[in-house]
Amino acid sequence: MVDKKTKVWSGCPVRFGMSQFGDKWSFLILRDLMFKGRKYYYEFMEAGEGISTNVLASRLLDLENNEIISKTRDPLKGSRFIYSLTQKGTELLPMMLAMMDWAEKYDDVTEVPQEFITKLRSEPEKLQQEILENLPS
Amino acid sequence: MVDKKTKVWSGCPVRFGMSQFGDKWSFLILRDLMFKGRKYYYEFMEAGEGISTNVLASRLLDLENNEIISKTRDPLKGSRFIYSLTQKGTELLPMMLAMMDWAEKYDDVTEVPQEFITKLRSEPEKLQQEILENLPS
DNA sequence: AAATTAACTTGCTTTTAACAAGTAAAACTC
DNA sequence: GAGTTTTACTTGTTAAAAGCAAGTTAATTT
Repeated sequence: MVDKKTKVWSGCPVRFGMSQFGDKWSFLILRDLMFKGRKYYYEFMEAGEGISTNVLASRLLDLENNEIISKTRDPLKGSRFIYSLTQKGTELLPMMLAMMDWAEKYDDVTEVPQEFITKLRSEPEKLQQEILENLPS
Repeated sequence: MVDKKTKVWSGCPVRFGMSQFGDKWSFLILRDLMFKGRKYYYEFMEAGEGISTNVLASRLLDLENNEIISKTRDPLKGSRFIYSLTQKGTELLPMMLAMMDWAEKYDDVTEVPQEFITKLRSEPEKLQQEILENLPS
């Protein structure tokens, strides 16, 4: 769990965010869902970040319990599940984009394509719309 | 350290963000600096979140090493230090605001004042400017 | 029916966080 | 100016979480 222990964990929006997706792996899973087109367990595993399988399982379950992602059996192949963002999950996109904007500025080896970052800074609404339209629903 | 181990930790902006401030406590410290006017070690300790003193020390040092915050001796009282946001740190404000916007929507016990959230949604630029102007520099 | 794919779970080790106590430097207090 | 207080930590120990390796289960393909 991202945060299981703290007794009263309500009130502050930042605290709420942290309780819902506030760790490294959750952010990386969200990134995979939003920008990388990944949707299967094994794809998250193979993303190359080095997440442990038990931790991945735990994070996916947390995110699902928090209704940020949902899990459905793949109709084309019943041995696997499709993970996808809920509405609540897609609405984290602005936060992720703000973070990427910042990171691109301060990380000199960032791999964000220039056209992406240009669009992010000139027509953020449009970029966001395009990303949303390209998400599997 | 937020992330000390991963060998190659470059390229992706989300990964970069996580390596710089990617844990619960870092976010809460940033919140304190941005919105709560806290600047002393003991203020972070007393913020009521339950951070351990060794973890706080560690996070402050990480954030300082990452040049997101800076630390100076208080000229008025040399036994304490003033922690403040750098330019790099203040530029995380849009991300934090995006997160708060989201949280306010999904956390039904959020404590964000209505006027704050209204302004955030109607004149975000102006709100941001006001917050920046009120930060100690 | 046997082998493979996909998604986990379980058990163990290592790392990190939480908790409690102690130290050190500056600064007030008498 | 000596002793107490304030502030910011550090150190040591325990508890929790992450990382690692191997095993299990259900669906699917061969």
